[in-house]
Amino acid sequence: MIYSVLNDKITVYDTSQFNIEQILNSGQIFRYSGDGKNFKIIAKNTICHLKYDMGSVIIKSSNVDFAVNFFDLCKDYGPIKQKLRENNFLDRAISFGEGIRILKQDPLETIISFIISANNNIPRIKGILNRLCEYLGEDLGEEDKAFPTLDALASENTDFYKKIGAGYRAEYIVKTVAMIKSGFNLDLYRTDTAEARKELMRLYGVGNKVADCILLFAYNKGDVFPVDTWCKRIYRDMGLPESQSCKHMSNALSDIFGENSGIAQQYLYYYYRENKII
DNA sequence: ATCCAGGAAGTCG
DNA sequence: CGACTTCATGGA
Repeated sequence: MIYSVLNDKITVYDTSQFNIEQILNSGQIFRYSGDGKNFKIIAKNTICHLKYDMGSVIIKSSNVDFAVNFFDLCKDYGPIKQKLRENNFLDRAISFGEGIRILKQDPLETIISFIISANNNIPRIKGILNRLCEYLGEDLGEEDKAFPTLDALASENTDFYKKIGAGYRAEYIVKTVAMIKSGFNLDLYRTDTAEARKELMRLYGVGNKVADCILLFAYNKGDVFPVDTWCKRIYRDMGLPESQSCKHMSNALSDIFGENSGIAQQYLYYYYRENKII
């Protein structure tokens, strides 16, 4: 066990598998802030404060059970990293981002967030999501807003989503929210990856890459390798047979890394993006 | 000004 | 099936 709980406080002892900045900057989550010492994540309707203290990570939350699940604290990344290091290509990336963890985010929030992420950059994605929550999210105090509920999202039209800067994705959001509101089943935790991907891709604005991000960041499916513009460079540098298709590259990479594809992708994505390897 | 960003949908062949 | 085009927006 890498953590302990006392009242509203979680102490994570093993910082070699929990680095706050690395987790926040690995492109899986957009609603966070920090001044270098104290950090805050708002996930769904729960605020988590994070900081380092005496060589441990301290997490404070009004909902500790939520936080333990959200940060997936029962998972030990030690053996996973050890196995992935057998692949030479991953060695530097793992050393660089060894404290990355994959979060278990809310499906609705992840779906909307990654629809917005399509052909977009991270600062803009953050801005759009912050405006979305500012307008539609429940007030959590401390000037913080929750991610909007399904009903709140469904109460707005395309004009609203354009107004907050979603651009042409506004229509995708409206249609997808309507599908979910009319009964689309979001309980895909026990559905196998291929079937869950197929189901998610029925949603407007959800293609292969966005579906893989949802599978990985909300449903904790480890056997997917989302391929974006950065991962195309990773694929290129691994010396694999040339390909133009993101879908083909994703399949090839997940064949290589198997159940650990998702975390392998996170180490590599973070390494490439932080070091601006183009 | 042109290009790029955690791409997807629509159309065409 | 694959290739090609279009889709907002803001920073570099």
